[in-house]
Parts: sequence; C-alpha cells; structure tokens
Amino acid sequence: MPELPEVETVRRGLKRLVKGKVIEKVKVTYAPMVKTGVDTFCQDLIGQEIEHVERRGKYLLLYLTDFVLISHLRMEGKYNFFPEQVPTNKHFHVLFTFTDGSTLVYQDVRKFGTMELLGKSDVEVYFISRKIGPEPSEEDFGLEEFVKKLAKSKKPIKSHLLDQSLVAGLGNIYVDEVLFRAQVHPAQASQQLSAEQVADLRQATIEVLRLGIEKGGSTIRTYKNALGMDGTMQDYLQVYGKTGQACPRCQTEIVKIQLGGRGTHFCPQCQVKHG
DNA sequence: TAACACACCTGTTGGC
DNA sequence: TGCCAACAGGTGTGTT
Repeated sequence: MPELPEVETVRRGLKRLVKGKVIEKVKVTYAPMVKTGVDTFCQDLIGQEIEHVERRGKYLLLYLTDFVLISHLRMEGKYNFFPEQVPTNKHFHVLFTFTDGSTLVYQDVRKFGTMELLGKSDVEVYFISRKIGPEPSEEDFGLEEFVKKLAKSKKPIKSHLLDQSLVAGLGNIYVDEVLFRAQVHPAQASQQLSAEQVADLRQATIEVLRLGIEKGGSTIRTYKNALGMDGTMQDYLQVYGKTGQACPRCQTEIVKIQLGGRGTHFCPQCQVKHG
C-alpha cells in the first residue's frame, strides 16, 4: 500500500481516531518490528497521551507526552481501530489499548514494517541520518538542489527518484505516474535529462502526490476496514498496472519492463530515451 | 562515493 | 487440480 499519499491518508485517519487518547497497555507479538527494544517500548508507552500525529515522507510520527513513536509501514503495514472488541488475526503484531477501552492495531502480513520510540529531541537527527530529502511541496522541494543532484548521477531516473534523499515520498506506483506525466523514459540516465525535463519532473512529482493525497491514496489489493484504505487514486492512474492498455495520451500500448528489480510501466511512444 | 544485489517475510498469481 | 517459481506498493546493509 503505502507511498506518501497513503501514509498521509493514514495520518489523517489516526488523527481523527486516536488523538487525545491515553495508552493503557501495549502488546507486541512480533518483537523484531520494534527496533528500539520491545521491553522498554511497552513499558515507556504506558500512560502516554497521543498529542499529535505527523508525517515525514513515508514515516508516521505519533507525538506522545514524553516520546515520539516513529512508524514505517513498508510494503503492507496498516492500522485498524477497534472501539471495543479486537478480533483475532495472525497478522496483528502491535496492539495499543487505550484507557477508554478502544484499541489501535498494527497489522502487517509481511512483517517488514518498523516502529521506533525516540526522545523528542532525537527526531531531527533521525531523519538527517536516514538522508530523507525534502517534502514534495512547492516550498520545500527546490529545483536548484534537484538539478544539482541529478547532474551528478548516472543512475536511471526512476531508480534515482525512488531514492528518498532526492525527494521524500515516491514509491513504485507514483514514480511511474510522475515519469509518464513528465514524458521521461524511466531508464534515462539522470545526468542526461534536459533542464526542461528536470523542471517537469519536479512539477509532476508535486502534482501527482498532491492528487494522490486528494484522492485518499490508492487501494490496490484492498483490505477493507483498515485506516486509510478507502482511497480512489487507483481510478486516476495512467500507466501503473496498465500493461497492454492504450496510452491515455497517444493510444500506444503501455509496456512493462524490469528496472532495478522493479516492475516499470511506461508508454514507449510518449516516453522516449535520449542519448 | 556510487551502484547494485540481497535480505527481510508471507501471500497471491500465472504458467506448466 | 497441483506444484512451483516469480512477483508484490520499501528500505537497510553489505559488496563490488
């Protein structure tokens, strides 16, 4: 599921459902998920109130009374909220029970997701050390810096855009959409892009992710009743998952290739490789 | 430093 | 139908 628009949708859902709640009990059934140590995690969270729910790139940040809980959903992580009884499910790995009897449950089939509990002053260093780039907004995502970084790299542009240090939030679905919108071939070397193409890529990134947020993210391989899984962005995708279908711009068949190990969809007519 | 392979896990899909 | 390989929306680590 989760690229930036999906994580933002989850953030909004969490804010609505658990902001102001106080944690009474925490149960972790898959300890390796909690990177900062499961015992202190469960202990430290007791009595903490969820004050704000924020997001940085694809990371969720739960600001608590004394700590910040950083949650990354990776490939399949999702949150469920149960006002009363919690059903049994072998993929429920972390359960936060609140003082009012409700429960927030983290579910993750592939167990790739991570949680970390940090002090509030450690958050900035955390993202710097992970080299998380600017948010994909007009204000944060500067063209000049983007141009500079691309000029230094021979990497295929798609692989480069997936690197979160360039800009935070793109994943395999939205990156294909961004390249289609900017009419850039996914395998084009970063440093061979024209100034116009680079500017178009920046603009497309901002617009595609904004649209994704507006549509509540995309729901592919849906699990109902999970927070943030009610999006409609899948109805607006132009190339991702459209192999063999007509390009919305020129009617040429969309093709799928492997690039950097990832399924990559593009229009061979609109997105031509140069150099 | 950069670019790539691989590991982490489980479920689903498509080919034979 | 059964089996099995390939694939699935991400990122951290290790190796060239």
